[in-house]
Amino acid sequence: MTDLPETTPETPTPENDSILARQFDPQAIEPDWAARWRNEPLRADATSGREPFTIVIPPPNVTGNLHLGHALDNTLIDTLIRYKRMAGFEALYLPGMDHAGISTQVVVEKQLCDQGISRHDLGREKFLDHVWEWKGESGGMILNQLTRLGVSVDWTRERFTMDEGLSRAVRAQFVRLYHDGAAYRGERIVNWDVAAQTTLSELEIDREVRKGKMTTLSYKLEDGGAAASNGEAGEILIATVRPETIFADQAIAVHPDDGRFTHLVGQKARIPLTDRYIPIIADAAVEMDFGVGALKITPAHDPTDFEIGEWHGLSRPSVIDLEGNLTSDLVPEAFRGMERFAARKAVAKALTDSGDLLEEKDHDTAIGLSERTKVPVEPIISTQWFVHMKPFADQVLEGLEKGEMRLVPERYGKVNRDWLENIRDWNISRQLWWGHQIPAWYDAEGNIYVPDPENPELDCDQDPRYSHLELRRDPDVFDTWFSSNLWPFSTLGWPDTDSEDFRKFYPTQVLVTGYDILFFWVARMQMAGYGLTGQAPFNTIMLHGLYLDARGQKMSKSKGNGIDPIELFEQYGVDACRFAFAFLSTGGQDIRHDARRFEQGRNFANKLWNAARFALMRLGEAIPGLEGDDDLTNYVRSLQPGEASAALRSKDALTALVARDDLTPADRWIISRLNAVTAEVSGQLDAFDLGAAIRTLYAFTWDEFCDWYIEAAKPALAEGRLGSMATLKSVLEHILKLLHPFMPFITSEVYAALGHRRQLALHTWPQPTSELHNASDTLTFDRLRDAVAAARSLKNELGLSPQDLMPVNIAWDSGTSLWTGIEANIVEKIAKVELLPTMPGKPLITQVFKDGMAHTQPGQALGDDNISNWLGKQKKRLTELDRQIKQAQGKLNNEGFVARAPAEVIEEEKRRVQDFGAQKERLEGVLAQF
RNA sequence: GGGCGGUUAGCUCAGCGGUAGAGCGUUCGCCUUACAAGCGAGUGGUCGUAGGUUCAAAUCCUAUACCGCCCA
Repeated sequence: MTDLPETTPETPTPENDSILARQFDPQAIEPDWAARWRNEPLRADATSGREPFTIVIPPPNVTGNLHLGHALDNTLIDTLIRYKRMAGFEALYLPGMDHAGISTQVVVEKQLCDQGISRHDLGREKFLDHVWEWKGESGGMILNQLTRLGVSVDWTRERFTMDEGLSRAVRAQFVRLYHDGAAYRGERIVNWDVAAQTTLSELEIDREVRKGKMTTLSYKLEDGGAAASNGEAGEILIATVRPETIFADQAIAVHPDDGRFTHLVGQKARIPLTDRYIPIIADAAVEMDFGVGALKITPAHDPTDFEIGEWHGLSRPSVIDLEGNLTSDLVPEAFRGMERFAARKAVAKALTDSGDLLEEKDHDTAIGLSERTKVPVEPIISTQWFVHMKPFADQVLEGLEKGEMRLVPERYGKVNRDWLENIRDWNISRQLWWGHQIPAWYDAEGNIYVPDPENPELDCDQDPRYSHLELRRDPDVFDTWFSSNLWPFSTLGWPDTDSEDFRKFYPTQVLVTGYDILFFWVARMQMAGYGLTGQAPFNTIMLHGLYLDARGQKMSKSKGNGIDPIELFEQYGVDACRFAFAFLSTGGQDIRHDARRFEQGRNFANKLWNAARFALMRLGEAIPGLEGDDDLTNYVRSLQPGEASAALRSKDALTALVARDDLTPADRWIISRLNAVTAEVSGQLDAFDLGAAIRTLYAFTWDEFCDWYIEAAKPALAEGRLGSMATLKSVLEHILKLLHPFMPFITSEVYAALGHRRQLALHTWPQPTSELHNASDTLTFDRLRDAVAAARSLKNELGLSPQDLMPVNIAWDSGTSLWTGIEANIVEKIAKVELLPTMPGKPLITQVFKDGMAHTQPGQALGDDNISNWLGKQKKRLTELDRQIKQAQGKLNNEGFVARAPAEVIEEEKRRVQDFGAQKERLEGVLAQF
């Protein structure tokens, strides 16, 4: 056994310790920046003269954990906010949480249940103490998780829907709606959660299709002699999926145009198992081809039946109680007290025995399940608080019509409008304890008392005017959305419309959220915004898709297919995740999880890190610590003290740079390209197309800056050319700025490493300028790239190793002189070739390109295989050139094309024919030698 | 039943009137002192189908098939 000296290529050199690590380690930099943005938030100043740009966070549930939807949403928001802040706006990203009534109450109740305590044991007050205690301890963990994402929210403005201020807003809203006659108390069908003992909103219900039975029942006609309709003479058949509710039937409905039944309308039929007779009525809501064409109408147990019943003036007795049991005098004693599903079977059996049940077949039924308790929701009749929504919806529709709000993508505007046009009254009361208790009082006669709008804070039982009365407060609380609908302005101080924040930051500019809550949240904010503040709460509604699992299915706890964003942060780094979220979000499409996109982000972060590392190593001591945006200008000026040109006095470092005459074609090319990319990215961000913006930046940074510019700059940097050094530094800094909104951690860290003390987030967004655009420099460098690419292809096709120094002669087609100096250096360095003025001997191995040819000689190392491989490739190229020429020439031969296509398109096709023709000719000349 | 989205390279997706793209995969060659999480060179698609509009269609229109979502 021999002791070999350990060779560890990864061992950091001394300089690596002092500069940047060889491989980007997100964990090494993220905690510091995240803590900084948390502890010294990027505050918005309500007193500044800057134009405001406000986005309120879609408030996460206080009970919740960060899931990918939040991560996506907040990444998009933060990107917009950071961009606008750098672009000179007074950017406010307002954070906060939602009290999430039922979810939170269920969570705390469950904890107490584990200790054997029910909330009723504690009583309302003590129970709420528990909830607040829990909220203080572990509630809101989600905001800490959000901090890791690096969001630049203004933490000094954090809000919670149960805060004093926001509670005041909720109360003000209700008092106002009540006195305006919009909020009313009424008997309606509501969705009842028999387990949680509360009503639910549509949002709190999961729809699911379950196997059920479609039952056909025979109702005997009072006038037994009537002609047959859909059954035997003397009966009418009805179809139902809920036979246990027949005892609450008030009518049988048929379609008015259904010829089978016209002679029966107005007659009566007997409910089986009872001696009650109910009328047969006609209503267009009945679907003629559903079941057997006739339906029983049970107004107390079905929303549609309720509406039909109201139309026809039916009464609405209920046979199912709040526990979900059959209880009513209408129910035959045998079934009283029975649980609803047990009763369904028992009633069906009794009906079978009595001969009234004619058929039972499988039927898929859509049922509602309580999102929280998973129990089938029971539609029940109940007295609740409602808000009449139509007038508010109309205001929103008018606002949309006038273009006061726009949706991105636009197609959601139609969905938005359709929903508003079919708006229903909103049940705002919930039989919960956790939430804003309804400020309504009742006297012994049931009269309603609501605080005076002039003094909404005064409870009615404290109001001297009512001191002679015994008032009892409504025990219910408001639906959670009855507070989150105020979010864009309650968080800014409403109802105090004179507050500094409200005046400066309201209305907000953009709302960013998933399209799945367009109805429930966005539309309600729209209505509240117009109804209470008289204006649109936001100008733009940017809707993104849902984050799906890798198989394209929605993530859910029950499926267990959720992906924890925190794990992704740890695995790839937050910048990489943010990169992926932006990259994946296009046009409001749903996003299917793809780990490869996160790897791409991680690799990109590493690429950027190493480019910065390279820059630091090369610039090193040459460029002293610089501070601020103008320092490069100062630096350049110091190099040429005599040259105080207008350009040098410019505020912009790049403009100053291009005024110098010692830049290489590569320097000029990258500055010109950077300028174009700056304009492109700004435009994409302004259009809310974050996916396009990050794609642009990715391609530019990797393909152009790293793969071409840095490689091409190496010879100049090695010579110590100051212009190239300054270009490298300046372009890198601009890239950092452009990438900052997407990848705030790495860009901030690198920017600091470049010697800036003020954090990058506070620097100015780059502005494109025509002075930086330079077509001829671009052309020069494009030629250079073509030559390099040709030489590289040659080496590959000839099977040469990259290290082999291949002699090459570049012969230009016309007009381009042989390169010397820095241009030659660049080609030699990055293509690893030796440029020769001529290439003697024949035959020449050649690669043809746009403006010229790269020639080399088959050396001894080359075998016939290599030559024939190269030859094969050239023949393929010839075919391809032929195809291209044919295509372009085909267009030009088309009279219609020449007559109608725009001139520049025709020019382009002509140019193509010429270019490809010239290349083809040269290539044929080469091949003729073989 | 009504509405919306999708169908583009093996996979996941961009592109949405004027030369078919990316990442990953795959083939070949490289540890070239910024980066092997990398570099260079390749391979791979008649853009679901059928009509139409247009000088020109992956892109616009009309049908249609399949997949998915929302509303009732």
